[in-house]
Amino acid sequence: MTLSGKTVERLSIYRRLMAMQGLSGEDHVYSHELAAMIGGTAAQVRRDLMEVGVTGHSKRGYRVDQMVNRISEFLDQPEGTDMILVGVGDLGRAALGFIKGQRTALRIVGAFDNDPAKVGRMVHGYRCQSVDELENVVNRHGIQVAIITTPAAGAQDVCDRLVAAGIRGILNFAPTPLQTPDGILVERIDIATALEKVACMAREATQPTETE
Amino acid sequence: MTLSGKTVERLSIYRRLMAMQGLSGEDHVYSHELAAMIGGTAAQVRRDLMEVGVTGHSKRGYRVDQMVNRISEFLDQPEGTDMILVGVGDLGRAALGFIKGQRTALRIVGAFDNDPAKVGRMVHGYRCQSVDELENVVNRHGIQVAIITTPAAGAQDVCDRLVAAGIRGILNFAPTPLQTPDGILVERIDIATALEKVACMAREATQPTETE
DNA sequence: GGTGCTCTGTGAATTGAGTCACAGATGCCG
DNA sequence: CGGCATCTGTGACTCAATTCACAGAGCACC
Repeated sequence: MTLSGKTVERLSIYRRLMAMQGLSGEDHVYSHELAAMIGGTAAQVRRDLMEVGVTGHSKRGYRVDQMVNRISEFLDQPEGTDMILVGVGDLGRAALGFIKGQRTALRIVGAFDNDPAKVGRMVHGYRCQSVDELENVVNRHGIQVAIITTPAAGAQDVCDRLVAAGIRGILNFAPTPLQTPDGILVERIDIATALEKVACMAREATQPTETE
Repeated sequence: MTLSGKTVERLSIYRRLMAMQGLSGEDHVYSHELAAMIGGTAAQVRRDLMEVGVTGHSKRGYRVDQMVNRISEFLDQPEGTDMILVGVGDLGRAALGFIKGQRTALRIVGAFDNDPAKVGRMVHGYRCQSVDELENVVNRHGIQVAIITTPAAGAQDVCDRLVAAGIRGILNFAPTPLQTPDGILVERIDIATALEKVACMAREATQPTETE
């Protein structure tokens, strides 16, 4: 059975929250507690957990450790996932930092940039390589997932090369949509759009003090 | 009439794409051309444009300049939107760079950090201030929108202060959900989740070579 | 050991986003 | 100037996601 993208997102959040919760000693949570944390409904939390087969207890809720483990079975590959990152700008550095920070099943096995000044430098513990090496590294390690943090201009080109080299999933931070053949999963994070969205919607949000 | 969040996102993308298109001399687009660019359907593009009252021509499609202007009327405030950013790490710098790069109606009027070593430094042309100044700046400029790029640990605290100071919209990059009272719009960009999502879904994505 | 409260698991109803499909419009070509 | 091809605008429909609402289960207290 395949989980929907939205469900995967929420599971990822549950897991992170519960990993923290576990540290603070709590060993059970109620669906409504989790719901309150993420700003959702209890029914949704229960349904998500049901989908991955996490089962709760009628009176105590869900066991935190069990939930974390079960979610991990669905989200992670047992051997971990190797990824590469292309574009070592501010955003690239931020993404590298993120991966390094969490002790997840994700590993960066290469960071690339086309700026000769950056090649060779260490960033968050990763050595920046020339984009010329892209295909080599992808092939050598059998990489399936890539992160694009280049400016808009270079993104499509990098994407094409990645796809040609056999990548199957791309996380695209460049502020432009990518053209890809079918079967390639592209997840997009568009900061420029997000900014405009908050700016736009915050304006209307509080306008009607009374909604009735 | 209020636009849905998803519609706003797409409009933002249409506008960006068309702004580039306009530079390259094209003065009309068809809905199916736009659709191909963003990987959507022509019907959806038409519906989005209809919602903001952009009207096309039966044989030539939509006028680029007119579309851009009309979308801008909906997305932008005529006088522009002032925003602040809290957390001048890699991500904060990236966001600042983004805003600076685009010539949008968005302005940063303050960048804050709690690290004394960063206070006073210039980042992408903005001077980093102490978080102690947060409330002052928000009140002085009547800021309504904020960007949180702090680590998870500090995010909720910053959020509470912002809300208390009168903020109405927040773009949250911290890898944790925020607790806010009703009427506050929170837009979330969760990089850790996005990473896990591609990693997870890319695995399944290409698995079935035949879908029938 | 029974009564009541509160939780989970889940079918059914609802909502909302997106797609289909076609009527109406317009230019073009012969 | 009529027929054709192609595009827009939009009501109707489809499908996925979410919420509702209730049956079933376990603890707790009397």
